[in-house]
Amino acid sequence: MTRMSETTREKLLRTAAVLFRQKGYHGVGVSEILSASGVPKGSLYHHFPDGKQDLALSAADWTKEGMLNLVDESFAGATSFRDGATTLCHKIAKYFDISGKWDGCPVSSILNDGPGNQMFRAKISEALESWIARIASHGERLGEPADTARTKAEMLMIGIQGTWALARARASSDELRQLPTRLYGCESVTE
Amino acid sequence: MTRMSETTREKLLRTAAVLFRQKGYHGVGVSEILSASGVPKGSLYHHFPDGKQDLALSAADWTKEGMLNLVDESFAGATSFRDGATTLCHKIAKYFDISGKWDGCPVSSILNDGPGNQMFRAKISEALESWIARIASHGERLGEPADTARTKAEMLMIGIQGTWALARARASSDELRQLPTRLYGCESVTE
DNA sequence: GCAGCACTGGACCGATCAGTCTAGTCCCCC
DNA sequence: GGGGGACTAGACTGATCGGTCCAGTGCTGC
Repeated sequence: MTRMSETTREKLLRTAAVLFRQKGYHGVGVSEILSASGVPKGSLYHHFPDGKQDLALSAADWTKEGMLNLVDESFAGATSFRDGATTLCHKIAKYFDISGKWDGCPVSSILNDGPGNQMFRAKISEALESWIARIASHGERLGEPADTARTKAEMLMIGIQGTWALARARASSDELRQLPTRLYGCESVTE
Repeated sequence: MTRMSETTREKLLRTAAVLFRQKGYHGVGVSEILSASGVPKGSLYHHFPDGKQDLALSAADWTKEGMLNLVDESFAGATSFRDGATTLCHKIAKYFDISGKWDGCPVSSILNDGPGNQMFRAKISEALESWIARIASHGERLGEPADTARTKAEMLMIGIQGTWALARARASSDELRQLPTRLYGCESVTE
């Protein structure tokens, strides 16, 4: 029961996250999410009583957590900030490739064009700040002073967001792979 | 006649550009654009026979040109690449402030969540590349070698796009004003 | 002053939207 | 084995969507 419901719920989250990334909040109809996930309407409103908004906010959370894991994985075996950042960029490039080279930033796409709703704005802010904070904490662990770590984390986030836009326009993940070089110069990858 | 029609047409473009930036392509209804601009439906389909898509693509063009002008203005009196880039960032910050601190990148917002349409993708790519090319040409004029100018232009564009995302999340244009310092260090503004 | 044209105004259309509601199914616990 | 809650299934609704259509308006050349 609980297991089954988890499956249905997660199927909805996964499907919704993918579709919202491709077309934005208003670009995806509830019926489209349902037919893509094979879940009937009643189930959606059972698991997400507030409907589409509820699902979108939950999908954003779900995606945010996934991204935090990606950050952790990238920095886990890193020997320097640059090393971790490079791995992260490559992982994101891969992520970009398998998602069809056109999807937007996972959380931004869901929320940027959502309802003028304050909750949506808060959520995207929360996601972005959590990523920055997580990256910064890895930076500190790798020996960077706190303020330097934070500055570097912000700059990396800016680079990723901006490069993602460029990568979309060019339908090429190479931009993301080149980001570490753009940011830190052309020395060897592991510094 | 022609004057009046220009006015109506431009009113539609302006209104559409603003609304699309706030809510994305699918987030804005045709009727909303009409009531906001005070233009009746018949006029829209007279000036933009292909309807919403037509209007959105035209609005994207219109916005792209405006942005190119902003680039030109910023670099017109610049004494160095950094100087021009700094002015540009400040102008964009101002632009960001007066538009309510939440609107997205003008062209991206219109097109990112548009129809899966190839035309939309081509348009956003065209806009981004035109900005990069224009910035690069100013860089060359200011003495940068061609490839350096291009690299710098791309990095500036990445920085602007990424910082814009951060600025939205924080509802603060300060991020944009600090971008030159992030990119080029903390020396004086005019280098 | 009227014929022709560019443009406006808005009623109207089918499709699709998000969301509601209730009947039914399934499984756990007693 | 049956009562009850979690969950599914999908018909249904009113609102709104983008788009069509045409009568009306006012200017322009004749």
